[in-house]
Amino acid sequence: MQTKKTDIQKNILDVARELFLEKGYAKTSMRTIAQKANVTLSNIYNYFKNKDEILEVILQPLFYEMEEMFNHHNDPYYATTNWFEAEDVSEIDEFKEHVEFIVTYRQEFDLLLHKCSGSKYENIKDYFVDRYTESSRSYLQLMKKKYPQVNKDISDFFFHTVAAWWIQIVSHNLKEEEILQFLKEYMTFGTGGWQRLMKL
Amino acid sequence: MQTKKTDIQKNILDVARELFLEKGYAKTSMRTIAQKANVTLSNIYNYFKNKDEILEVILQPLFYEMEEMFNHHNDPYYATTNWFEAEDVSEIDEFKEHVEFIVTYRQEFDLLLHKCSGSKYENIKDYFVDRYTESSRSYLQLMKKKYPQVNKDISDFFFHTVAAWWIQIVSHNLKEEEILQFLKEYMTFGTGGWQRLMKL
Amino acid sequence: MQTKKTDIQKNILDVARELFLEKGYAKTSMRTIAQKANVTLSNIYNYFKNKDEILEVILQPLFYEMEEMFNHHNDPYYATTNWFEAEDVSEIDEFKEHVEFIVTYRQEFDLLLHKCSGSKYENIKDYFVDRYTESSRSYLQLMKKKYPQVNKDISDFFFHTVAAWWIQIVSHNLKEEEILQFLKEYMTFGTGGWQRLMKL
Amino acid sequence: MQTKKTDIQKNILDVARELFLEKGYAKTSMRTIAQKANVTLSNIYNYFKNKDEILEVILQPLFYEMEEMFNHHNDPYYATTNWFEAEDVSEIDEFKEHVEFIVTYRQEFDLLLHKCSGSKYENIKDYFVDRYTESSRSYLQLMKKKYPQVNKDISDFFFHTVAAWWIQIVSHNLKEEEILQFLKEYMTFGTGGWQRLMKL
DNA sequence: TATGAATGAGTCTTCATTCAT
DNA sequence: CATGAATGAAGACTCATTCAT
Repeated sequence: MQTKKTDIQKNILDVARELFLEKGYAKTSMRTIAQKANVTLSNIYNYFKNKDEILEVILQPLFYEMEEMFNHHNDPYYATTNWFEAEDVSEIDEFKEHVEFIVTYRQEFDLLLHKCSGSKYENIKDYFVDRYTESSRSYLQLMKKKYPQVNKDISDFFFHTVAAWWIQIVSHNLKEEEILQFLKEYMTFGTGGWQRLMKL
Repeated sequence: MQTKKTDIQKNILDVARELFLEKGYAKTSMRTIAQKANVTLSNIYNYFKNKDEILEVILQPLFYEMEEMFNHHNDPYYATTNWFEAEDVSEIDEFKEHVEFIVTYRQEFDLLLHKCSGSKYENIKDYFVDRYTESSRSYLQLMKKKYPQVNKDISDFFFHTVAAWWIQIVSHNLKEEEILQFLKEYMTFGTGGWQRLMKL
Repeated sequence: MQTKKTDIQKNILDVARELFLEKGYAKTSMRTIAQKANVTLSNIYNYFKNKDEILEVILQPLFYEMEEMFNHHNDPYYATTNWFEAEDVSEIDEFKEHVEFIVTYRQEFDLLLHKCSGSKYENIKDYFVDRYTESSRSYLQLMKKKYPQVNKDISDFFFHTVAAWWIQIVSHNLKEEEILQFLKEYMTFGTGGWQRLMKL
Repeated sequence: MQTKKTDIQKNILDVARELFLEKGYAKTSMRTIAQKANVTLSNIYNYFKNKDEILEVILQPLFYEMEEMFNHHNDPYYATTNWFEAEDVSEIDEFKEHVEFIVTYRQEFDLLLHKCSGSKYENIKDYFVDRYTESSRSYLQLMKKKYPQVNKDISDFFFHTVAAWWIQIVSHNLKEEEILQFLKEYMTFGTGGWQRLMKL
C-alpha cells in the first residue's frame, strides 16, 4: 500500500531532519537514522538512494521557494517599493512575505548553511551567498535609476556581508515575534545605513 | 634538547593548522598531518595528547587575546569614544586596533567558526556569539548613559546579528586593504543605522 | 492466461540477457532486471526460482544444440569429409552449419564463457573446453583410420588449444561476413597446420 | 622493523594471490584475505591502499616483463630468425625465452585475463589482446619484406585470434614439459598454417 | 499472480588511538 | 623520543531473497 510507504518515508525524513539539525549531516549515521526511525538500515535504501538524497528531499521545498523568491526580488515592482520612505516597514507586503518565508524555512536554512558538511551541499553556502549578492547588486542598479545621485562605488564585499547578515537572521531558531522584532530593527537600521552610504 | 622538541611541535601545529583550514578538522586525519609534517603518526602523540589538543593549542592565542579584547571593549574609555560624530572612523584608535586584531586572527576565527566540526569546539560558535552579544549589550548601557534620549528597547537578537556580521567579516580571507575598505563601509552604514535606530 | 505469463517471463529473460551481456552476471542486480523489465522485483520470483535459474533458462537452447552438435561432430559421416583436400572450405555443408551455429549463439557463448562469474556456471568453461577437446580427440581417431600414416602423438593440450581458438571465434561480436572471412583463414591456416603436423 | 613489515606484506600478497586465483578478485573479500593471512582487516590498509592495489602489486612483475617482451618481439633481429625453416623450433633462443616467460607468469596471466573482474584491470584483456595483435601485425610487415611474394590480405581478426590463442596457452596451469610439448606442436602447426596462408 | 515492504549478511574502507620496542 | 605494527569500532552502501497480503 502506498500509504504505508509514504508513512515510513515521512518518518525517515522527520527523524533524519531532526538528527541532521541536532548533530549535523556528517555525524549522523545511517544506522542512527534507521534505529530512531524503527527501520532496518538496509530498508532505508528502499526509500532513498543515498544519504545525500535524504538531505536533498528535506531541502527540496526550500530550494523551490528560494528560486521563486529570488526571481520575485529582482522584479521591478519589488524594487520600486520605497522602503526608505516607509513609516513602518512591517506594513509592506514584501516585508511580510519575507518574514513568512524565513519563519517557515529557518531550520532548512540552518541545515543548509551550517549542518551539511560532508554532503553534496557542503559548498552551497558560497553559491548561496553569491546568489544573494548578485540579487542585492541588481537591486542596487534599480535604486540607482530611481536615485541617480547615488554614485558611491560600493564594494562587492559589502553586498557579500549584507547577504551574510540575512543568512544569520535565518540561522537562528527564533519565534515568529522575535523575527518580526528583529526585522523591524534591521530595516530601520538598514535604511538608515543605506541612506548614509548612498549619500542620499 | 628542548629546541628540537619545540621545532617538531611547531611543525606539527603549522601543518595541522593549514590542513584544518583547508579541509576542516573532521576531514583532516592524523595520518595526513603526520605525513605532511614528516613525523611518524604515533610520534604525534608524544607531543599532543589528542587530535583535539592540537586544535586547542592552535587556538590558544586567539582565545587569550579575545578575552583581552572583550574586557577592553567594555571599558568605559572605549565607550566614550564618539563613533557617531567621527568624520572618518578609520582614524579612531579603537578602530585600528580592531582591524589589527581581525587581520591577525582571521584564520583562527575561520577555524573556530566554520572548520571545527568534530572537535570539542564544534559548539563554541554559540558561546562566542553570546559573548559578543553580551559585550554589545553592555556597550549599549554605556551609550545610554551618554545619550539618555536613547530609549528604544533594542532586542537581544539585534546584537546577536551585529555580532554575526562581525563574524562574517572575520571569516573571509581578505587582504588587509579589503578589510579596511569593508570596515569603512560597515562603519558608515552602521553609524547611519544606529543613528536612526536610536533616534538620535 | 498462460500467454500473459509467457510474455512477462520472456520479457524478463530478454532484459536479463541484455544486461548479463552488457555488465556480466555478477554485476547485474535483480533490481535492475526488474526495473528494466517493468516488473516488480519480487514478482520475478514467481517466474524464476533464482537469479541462477534465469541464466539457466537463457542458456538452455545453447546447451541443447551444443549437445547435438558434439554428437553430430563425432559422427563418422562428418569425419569422412575431406577437409584437407577441399578447394574452398566454405562450400562444405558442415562448414556452413558450423558458421550458422556460431552466428546464432555467439552471444550465449559469450555469456557462458566470459560473463557468468558468480553464477553456478562460473566454472563451466573448463567443462566446456574439455568437452570440445574430447570431441577433437575422437575426431582424430577417425582421421587416423582414414590416414593410417598419421602416427604423431599429439598432446591433449593441443586440442585444448584448438578448442580455445574456436571459443575465441565465438566470443567476438562479429558480423556474419566477418565470421566467414575469419573462418576461411582459420580453415586454410588450420589445414596447412594439420597437414604438416600429421606429416601427411 | 622493516623486516617484519616486509614479511607481513609478502604474506598478505601470497594469500591474496592464492585466493584471487582460486575464487577470483571480486569474490575474494578483504575479510577473507585478512583471516587467512592472520592479520586484522584494518591492518591490511597499513600495507595496501586498496584492494585494487594488492592486485596491482601482484601483477607488477608481469607488466614489467610484458613490456620488455613486446619491445623485444618487434626487434628486427627477432623477426629475422627463420622460424619456418628451423628443423626444431625448440632450439631457437627466442622460443626458449618465450617458454620461460610463460612458465613464470602463467598464474599472473590467468589472474589478469580471467579472474580480475571487479578490479581496475577488468577491461585490460582488450588492451592486452590489442597490444598482441599490433605486435603480430608488425611482425607480419617484417615477414613481408623477407618474403615479398606474401601478398595475402590477412584480416585483423585473424591476428586477434592468434593473439587469443597465445593467451589461451598462458591461461592453463601446465607443467613446464607440457608447455614445451604444446609449443612445439603449436609452432609446427603454425608454420605449416602460415606457409599455406601466405602461399609460400 | 502481483506487490510493497522488509531483512541480514555482506561489501570495502577510514580513523583515532595504543603498545611494545 | 621515536617508530612500526596493530586494532576495533564505525562508516556508507549492496543485494538476493522472503513474506504477508
